[in-house]
Amino acid sequence: MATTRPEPELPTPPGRKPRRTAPPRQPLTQEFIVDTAIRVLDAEGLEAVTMRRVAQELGTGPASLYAHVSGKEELRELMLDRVAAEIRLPVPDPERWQEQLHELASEIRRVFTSHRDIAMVSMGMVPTGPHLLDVAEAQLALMRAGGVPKEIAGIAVDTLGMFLDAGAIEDTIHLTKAPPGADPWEYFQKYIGEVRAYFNALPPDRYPVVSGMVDELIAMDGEQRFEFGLGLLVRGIASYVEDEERPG
Amino acid sequence: MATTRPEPELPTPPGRKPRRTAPPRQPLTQEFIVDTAIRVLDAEGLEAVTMRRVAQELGTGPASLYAHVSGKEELRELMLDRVAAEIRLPVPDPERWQEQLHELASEIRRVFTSHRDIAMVSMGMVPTGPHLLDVAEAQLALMRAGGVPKEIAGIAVDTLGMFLDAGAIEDTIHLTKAPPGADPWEYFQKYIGEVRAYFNALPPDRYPVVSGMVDELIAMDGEQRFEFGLGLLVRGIASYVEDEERPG
DNA sequence: ACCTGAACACCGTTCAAGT
DNA sequence: ACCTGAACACCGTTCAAGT
Repeated sequence: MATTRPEPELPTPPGRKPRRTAPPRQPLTQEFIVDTAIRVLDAEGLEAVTMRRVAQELGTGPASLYAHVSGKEELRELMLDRVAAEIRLPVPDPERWQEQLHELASEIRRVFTSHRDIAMVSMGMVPTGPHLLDVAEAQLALMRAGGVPKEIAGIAVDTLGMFLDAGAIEDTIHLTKAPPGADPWEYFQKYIGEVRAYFNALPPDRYPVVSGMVDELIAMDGEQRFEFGLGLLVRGIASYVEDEERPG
Repeated sequence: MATTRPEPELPTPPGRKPRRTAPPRQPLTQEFIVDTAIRVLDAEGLEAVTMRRVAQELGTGPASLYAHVSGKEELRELMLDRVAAEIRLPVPDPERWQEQLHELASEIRRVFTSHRDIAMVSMGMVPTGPHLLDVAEAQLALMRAGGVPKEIAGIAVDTLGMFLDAGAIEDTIHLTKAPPGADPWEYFQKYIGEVRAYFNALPPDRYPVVSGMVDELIAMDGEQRFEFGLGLLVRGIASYVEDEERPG
């Protein structure tokens, strides 16, 4: 954007002490720190997002981050809120509130699972960030538009959140456990194979029911399981609609 | 049990080198290591259960544990399975399968929450330990006795597990976050108060629905939320019962 | 005000050496 | 076979010192 000519790369002039390491290109800022942390998250998972690692990625030491972020916990919550900003929110249409709630849940799941195990941060946390609150607002708006009573909607948004977090974690945990070099999908297939072999080798006299339905238990299509549970929850929530409160 | 007389505590004989530190009273064993780990878990939460901490509690160094346990991950799974052994399992009564499934879920929740945040270990893990398998077997036996098709029961046991894990984590996370000295309940009350104040201070133009139902959102009785979600799931599962398959 | 090096008090795991 | 000390390669956070 600036109109100054680009600086050519010159050798260090004689007698000039070179700086120890390359200085950070951008001045350190909370936004830039969160950007970097999310880059590490996407590449290597939540466990790799350490203060030291993020600092290193920024070409500085871990102590420098504490001027912009109170600690690791806050950094994680800022990351989650930034991810939540990616979630596309619906304009409520009272006629289709169940469909819209289902779609919104699928969208949340899509965004969460696209950022590895970020859902771990959400688990058991009260949503306080602006974008997380936008998402809660949208869910509640849909339910209220559909005539779900306040007391039910208040609990339901929590139950739905638990289900979404748990599902996203379950779907990405195998990524986390795969050794850093290996192809994640190949590793996953190998793991599933081992699980099937283990279940098939179980003593049928102690585990008769499990032994008789190994295939059904191993049918681990995360998408399918998600749709099943989500359907249960949305229909269940809908059963609490009080007709007098419903518009139209 | 042995009939030998108890050894009296004598002073170290002259010229005898005393052992560096008191030797472990029991010889190191996997069971004893897991016992100790669970003691640390109950006292201070899962995060405090480190190899070094458990070793220290046993009066030895961290390296000594690796003869009995392959690493931290295995220790955690052994802890979970030991906890699962505390869960009381029902004898299936096909007439009451829904009630029994509901009761079993409550029992699982009770045992999990009584061991701090142990549910974190269960999240996203395939149950392979003998007692965890007993619990899965019991859940599946109830559903099958009630006429739930195999494919549905296979997914439902997973959904139910996710819900139970997430709920147990949510209920114990505030314990984990309380500073080690403070009274956990007092800390929890203070935290809830802060959350209420925060929600009440939210701009109503951006969050109109949330702002209009702060009380309903803060009604954080974990037990109530659990019963709500569990009811939804159990009734939802029951809706898949095929009458032809049902006994009686 | 912002950044830094160094230090503190921790981690999980490995490995050669001992008994 | 089991146990150990020491080492390796990490953590999060603090703090006095620099600019």
